[in-house]
Order: sequence, then structure tokens, then C-alpha cells
Amino acid sequence: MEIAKNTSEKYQKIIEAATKVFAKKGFYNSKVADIAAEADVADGTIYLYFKNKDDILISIFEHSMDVFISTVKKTLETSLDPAEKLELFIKLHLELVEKNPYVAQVLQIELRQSSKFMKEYDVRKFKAYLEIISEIIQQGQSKGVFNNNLDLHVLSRAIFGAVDEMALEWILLKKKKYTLESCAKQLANVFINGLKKCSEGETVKTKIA
Amino acid sequence: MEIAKNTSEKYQKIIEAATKVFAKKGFYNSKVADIAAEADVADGTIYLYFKNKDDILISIFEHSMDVFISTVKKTLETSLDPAEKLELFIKLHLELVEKNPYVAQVLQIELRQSSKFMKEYDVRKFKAYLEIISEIIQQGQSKGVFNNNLDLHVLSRAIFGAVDEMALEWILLKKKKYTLESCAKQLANVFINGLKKCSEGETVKTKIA
DNA sequence: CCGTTATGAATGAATCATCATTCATTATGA
DNA sequence: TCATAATGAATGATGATTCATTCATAACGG
Repeated sequence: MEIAKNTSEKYQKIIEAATKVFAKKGFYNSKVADIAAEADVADGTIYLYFKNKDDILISIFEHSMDVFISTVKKTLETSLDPAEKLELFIKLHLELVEKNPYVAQVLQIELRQSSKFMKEYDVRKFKAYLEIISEIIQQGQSKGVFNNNLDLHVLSRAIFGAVDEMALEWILLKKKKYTLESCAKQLANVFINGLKKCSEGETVKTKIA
Repeated sequence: MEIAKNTSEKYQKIIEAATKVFAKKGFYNSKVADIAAEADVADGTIYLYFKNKDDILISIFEHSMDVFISTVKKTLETSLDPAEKLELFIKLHLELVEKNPYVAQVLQIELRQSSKFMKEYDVRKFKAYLEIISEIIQQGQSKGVFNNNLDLHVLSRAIFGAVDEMALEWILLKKKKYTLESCAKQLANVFINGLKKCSEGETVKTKIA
């Protein structure tokens, strides 16, 4: 009989260890032996649960993207206002990154940006994430609060890029100059109101912390 | 005597070959022998010009960032209006990426996001690039056209992220749905005017192509 | 109950392939 | 003829993967 993979406690231990090791040293500089040591498991044991080293990385990706996406989707349901939703999304993304720095780092640095994995591997889950942003904008447009001229695709990609970049800084520089809150607010603010100085009539709703 | 490194024609050939190979297969999946073959040079020859494999990547980085930065800086001098400058910057970045896809890919994927090189290696040149954006915003603020509440650091990073993300799509997906022009305009537009529908008084200056 | 046997998870030393790097040799051209 | 550049086969290190063995537990039968 096969080992009951995903449920096994050992499988989890290996995934967690690998995430940590990959985050610290990068995929190609991590030895399978390192992961085994971190997981407190024999080298060979890893191969009872994973096909090979690549498979470990891909499993991390698959699983954590699922969690990521479903968490975000669920939380976004709590709001109806597109502008508010956007801010919520940004905050949430940063929060997830802050709470799971190892996972975030692996997703962002080792996987998303690795030509090998991004080119060869299927990007469905990444697209699903972009789709979330796209929907927020679309709602804003159909409600008449967002500009209709804006191209959904370009926009959602840009927003993702901006947020992701902040997240990256968050990960690499340990010392945070801003609270996550204020950072999210500022980002949302810029996307919603732009850089322009507000004209007399309108005011920026969000205060900078 | 040492070989006259940087001026040598062979040095250039190797750099170009390496850039191409790294872009295609990724740093860790590229063999030095691949680079040698692409450069039409013996394996050993590489070591007459470079200390080791890492050194090749770093040299690519060093050199092309210099070119990148000075090109952008020079071009930006042609304008005085901050909003225009921002659009110019975005267009320029995308243009550079389009014209040098291999270099761009190596910079973005292999180097910027590689924990090994970004963590260990000095990030001065990357910061210098961010600095350019920062200055544009600052000018806008002191001229009174950009909002003073906006944090420079967060902002410049966000703008960079958005532009970089577009560039990444540009690189990975070959088929471009938009002209570079329209893409740059939209991005600039969003940052300057935000997502909001324009209020009666003001109009968006830039037309979407 | 206890001794015996079967099962399969876990181990980690040994294997084996893969390259980065070196260096003895050859070519070049001044 | 000599100095320097170039070569590419040989070397050696590294590290992923394998597999013969161990060990704990379960199943069985008397």
C-alpha cells in the first residue's frame, strides 16, 4: 500500500521544513539532506512522500496557493464597496505575507520568478489570484465608481505588481518602517485617488497613519 | 599580462551568450559549457574572462544596470513636468525591456529575485533605480501637483512594482495585447489620476489608445 | 497470553551522474 | 622565438537518488 501522503504527519513536517529551507537558501542551494535534517527525518524518507526535489517545491506551491486564494476570496465577501474591497485585498495580501513569511518568500522568489517553474509549470493558480483583483475593478466599473476606460488586464496586473513589490520588501528587509495597515492604506489610496493633489471638492477619505 | 577584459571582443561575446542562455534556461540550469557553445568559444576560455559562473551573472547585472540607469536618467532630463516625467519613465522602462528581452529577463528573474544574489550581493544599483522614481514624485510634491501625504518610499516602490510586473508579462507572454505606448499611458494614468471616475471639473489628459 | 511471522515505514551509506573548474597542450601573431 | 590567448579533455566535488537493511508494530495461531 501507498503511504497516505497528504494526511500524514510526516508529509506535513517535510513540507514545512522544505519551505523554511527553500526560503532561507533558495531552491537550488538547498540540499535534500538539509530538508531532511530540518524535518528530522532520514534523507530517503523524503522520497517516500515526494517524487523528487522539484516535486516538493511544486507541492508547496499548489497547497499554499489554494489556501491563499480561498482565504482572500472568503474575506472579500464581507464587503460590497469596490474601493473598500480593494483596500481590504491589499491589506489581506500583506497580512498573509507577514504571517507566513517563509511560504511567501518561496512563492514569490523561488517559484513565481523562476523561469524554470513558471515557464514549464501551469500558471492557473496564479491567474486565479489575478482574477480576484480583476473582479474588484470590474465591480467598481459597473457600479460607476471606477473609470471605464481602464483596461482590466493591465490594471489588475499593475495592482498585483505594486502589492507584490511591497510584500517583497517586507520579506527581504526585516525592519518595517510602516505598519502593515498604513502601508495598505497608502497603496489603496494611490490606486483609488491617484497621485494628484485632491481638488477642492473631494477629500481623501483615508488618513495616512 | 592580464587580458584586457571589458574591451575585448571575446568578453562581449561571452556576456551576450550568457545573457541569452541564462534568460532561456535560468542560471542554475545553464551549464558553463552551454554558454561556451553559444559564444563559440572553448569552455576554458570563459575562465580567462570571468572568475567563475557567478561572476558572469554579476557582470551582466553590473553592466546592464549602468546602461539602464544612465539611459533613463538622460531621457528624463528632457521633461520638466512631473506627470509627464512619470509617463516617460514608465514608457522608457517598458521600451528598454522590449528592446533587450534577454537582459531584462536575467535582471528581473535571475538576479533581482534570486535570494542568493539579492541577499548576499550589494543592492546599490537597484536602489539607484528606485531613486529615480522617488525623485520624480518629490518634484511633483514640491511643485504642488502631487499629494504631499504620500510616502515617497512606499510610492516609488509601488510604482516600480507595477511597471516591473507589466514588464514581466511582456517577457513571459510573447504576444502583446497592447502597444507599449498604450500600456505606459494607462499605467501613468492610473498612478496620476487613480481609478476614480473623474469628477466634472477635471478630465484625464491622456487618451487611451 | 506469548512466541512467531509478516508488513511496510524509515533509515542512511553507497552509488552515480552532473558539471564547474583546472591545466597540460596547442595555436597565434608580433 | 617567445609571450600570450585559446583549447577541451581530465579532474574532483557535489548532491540527488537508490536500495539493502533495520525496526516497530500488527496479525496470527497454538
